[in-house]
Amino acid sequence: MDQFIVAVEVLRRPELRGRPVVVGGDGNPARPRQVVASASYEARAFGVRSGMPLSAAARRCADAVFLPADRAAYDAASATVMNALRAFPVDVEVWGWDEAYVGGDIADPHALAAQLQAAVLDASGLSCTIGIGHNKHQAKIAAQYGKPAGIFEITSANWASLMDARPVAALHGVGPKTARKLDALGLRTVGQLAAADPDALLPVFGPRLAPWLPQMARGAGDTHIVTEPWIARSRSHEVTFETDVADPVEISTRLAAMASALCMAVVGEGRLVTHVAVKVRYRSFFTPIRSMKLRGGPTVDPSVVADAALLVLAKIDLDRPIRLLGVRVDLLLPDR
DNA sequence: TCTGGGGTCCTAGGACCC
DNA sequence: TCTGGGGTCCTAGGACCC
Repeated sequence: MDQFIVAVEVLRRPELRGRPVVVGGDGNPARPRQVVASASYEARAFGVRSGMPLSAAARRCADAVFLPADRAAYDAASATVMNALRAFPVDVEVWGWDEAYVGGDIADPHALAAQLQAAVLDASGLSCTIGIGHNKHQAKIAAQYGKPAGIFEITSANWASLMDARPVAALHGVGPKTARKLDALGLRTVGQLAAADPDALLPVFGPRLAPWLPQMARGAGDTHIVTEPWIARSRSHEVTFETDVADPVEISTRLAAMASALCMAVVGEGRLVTHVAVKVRYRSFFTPIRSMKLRGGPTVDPSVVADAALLVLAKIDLDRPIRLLGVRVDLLLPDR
């Protein structure tokens, strides 16, 4: 989807079309500790980027319209889009709110792509870009070349000519840390990585990543489309306080409430909790996470989860104020 | 410009057992 | 009488993605 979150907002506020729009937090850039979730192309022209503090976005683009993030609206829009794709005789793998892989025995992928775009637009009012490839990795990268609203094909025939000169971070799964490690080995471009010896990468990246990296750089990738709905492995909830919290009693009280609420939510979806993890972030941004397996086995009892969270919290120093408090529950995978 | 929230997967090391 | 080898489970931490 093209600038999905902003596009959903503009759809219900047509007067904002063509204006710099920034969505994030509660939509008030005067309040600290909130970041940009999505920025319109007009806002991006001012240097506004997702992940940037709202205050920084406001400084760069004083005329921008700031809107609060509205998850429910994005959930609904996403469902509309995915259902439009599922109406076609293809396999659909949903990947987050605004991405999906479509696969199958497709005679004319360009014709199908145009039909998919039309169907998505008709159903949701939103525009999307479609990447075509021999595997999911190629298709995903192709979509970046096609933005916005385009159709772009990358196959093994044009992979190298498009990608070999690009930095390794262009590959899906290579982030800043991996890019820096590769740089230390003299590997900066996709083409260099494609030609690299996996054995040379082994000591740095381990037995899984080392062989995988050069393959990705050559445009290899998974072709299996997973149509079954994803079964979550965990659920979490975290809060960054507007001002730091120092009082251990307040921290404990809030944590217990968060933990039992999270438990009730997942139990409402028919799931059982197996582990509880607690996350804290200090002013220094040091962010310890502690966890434990529930001794009594998987549970649906919010008080068990809350008590466990407090037990885990006791493993963390509360001798200084914290800016963030979070809880995660791991879930029992239902045997199907 | 001081830095959100929700996820997944992999690896390493310690504890424990035979 | 100071010491092998294999395996599993658990927790912590890192990296990445949307």
